[in-house]
Amino acid sequence: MKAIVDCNSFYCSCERVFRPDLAHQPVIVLSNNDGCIISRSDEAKQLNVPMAGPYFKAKPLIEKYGVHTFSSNYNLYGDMSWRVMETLRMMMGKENVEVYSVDEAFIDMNHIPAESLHDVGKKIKETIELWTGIQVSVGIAPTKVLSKVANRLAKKNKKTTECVLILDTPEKINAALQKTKVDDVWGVGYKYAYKLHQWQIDTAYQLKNMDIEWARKNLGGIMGVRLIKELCSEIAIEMEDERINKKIIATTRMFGEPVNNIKYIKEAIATYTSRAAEKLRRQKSVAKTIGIFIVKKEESHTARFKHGPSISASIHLPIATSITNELIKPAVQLVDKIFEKDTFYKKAGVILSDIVNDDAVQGNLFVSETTNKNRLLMNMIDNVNFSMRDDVLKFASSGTKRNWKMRQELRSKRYTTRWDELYEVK
DNA sequence: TCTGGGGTCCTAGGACCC
DNA sequence: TCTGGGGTCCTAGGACCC
Repeated sequence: MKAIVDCNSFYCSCERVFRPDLAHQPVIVLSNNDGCIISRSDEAKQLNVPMAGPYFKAKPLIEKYGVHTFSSNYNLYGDMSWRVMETLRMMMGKENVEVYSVDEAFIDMNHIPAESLHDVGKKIKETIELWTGIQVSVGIAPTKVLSKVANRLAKKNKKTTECVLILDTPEKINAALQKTKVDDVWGVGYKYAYKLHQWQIDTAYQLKNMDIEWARKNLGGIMGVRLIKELCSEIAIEMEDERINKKIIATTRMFGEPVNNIKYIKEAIATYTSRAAEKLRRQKSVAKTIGIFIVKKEESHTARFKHGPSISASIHLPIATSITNELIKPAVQLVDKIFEKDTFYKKAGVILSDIVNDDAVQGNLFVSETTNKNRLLMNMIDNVNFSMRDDVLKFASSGTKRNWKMRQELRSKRYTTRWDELYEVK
């Protein structure tokens, strides 16, 4: 059996840990740039504040009901996430925990006897809540896809399930699948849901009973096959070893306002490159390819929001590197290649790929003195910036004023990573 | 003039996730 | 007026090779 442990309204819960006065109040958290709503407390859901909807559109509703609103504070969420995952690892054994996202982890439960599954699920929930202040839901079932179904129902029926639900018999599984729309199945997105409804397949139960070969043809090949198998309690998506290293590393941002000055675009690209290089060094890797993209500001207003066209360019570096200045130079040159005069841009990004381990780089007998100096410099910068969880030290090419920087007007304090923002007990 | 079949590698793009 | 950011995997198609 497999469990998925999923934090309830994670970002909102993090904010509430340090604002106990908001315990039963409607709370929402906004994306970067205060663009859309990315986390809602139950109370906010009940007020029909839309998920992933643009903030400005929901603003009247938010103001009317006095919904407490926060800009995203990733320093805080990252740190809280680490606490939750550490708790799980301590309780269930490191080797049984697969961190799946900032607020979710799969757990291999094969070593737990069937009759204890429920107690263990409950214990997990209670311990995390006690140690971190974060509420979680636990879904347990034979496969990952089914455990997600269980988790969703646990969360939806908090009163009856107390946030822990086990699907361990065919009867329970079928009943759960009948209550679940295909749209809500893990692995069915917007496009497939639309297709499925056209074929009159509306519930997860109906999907489960579809033919495997049909799925191969119509639901993205091997992905569709796995999905059906998992719904039929056959393991097709295994537990994964903790992924240590990312295969690509990206840093991308919207600008606070559209930008048509190439100088600012270059500053932004330099800044994102520094951040991406930092992530690269943290996992002790180097990259052989660097790409950038910029997105034009777009005029048309279709029913469904779409970004404007994105223009990209990339180059293979002669030698894989993680040294910031060696990456910034080509990145900024790429801007010259794709920037069009008199055009407004609203977003830019840097993508590092072809990532390999630091020690896999071919040793060069003639590594120059400067390379070594650069490494030491990088180390020093990383240490300072990491301890502050912010870029206190940066390269001049990143600009100092940063007119293009994103808006973040409603951010809470970085309670857990800054001394001067510690929580005060009066 | 006629012009095969099988393989690999790479890239772009689509689908999905949170 | 204002719509996030960071990932994964898979597939199709082109280039190239013998």
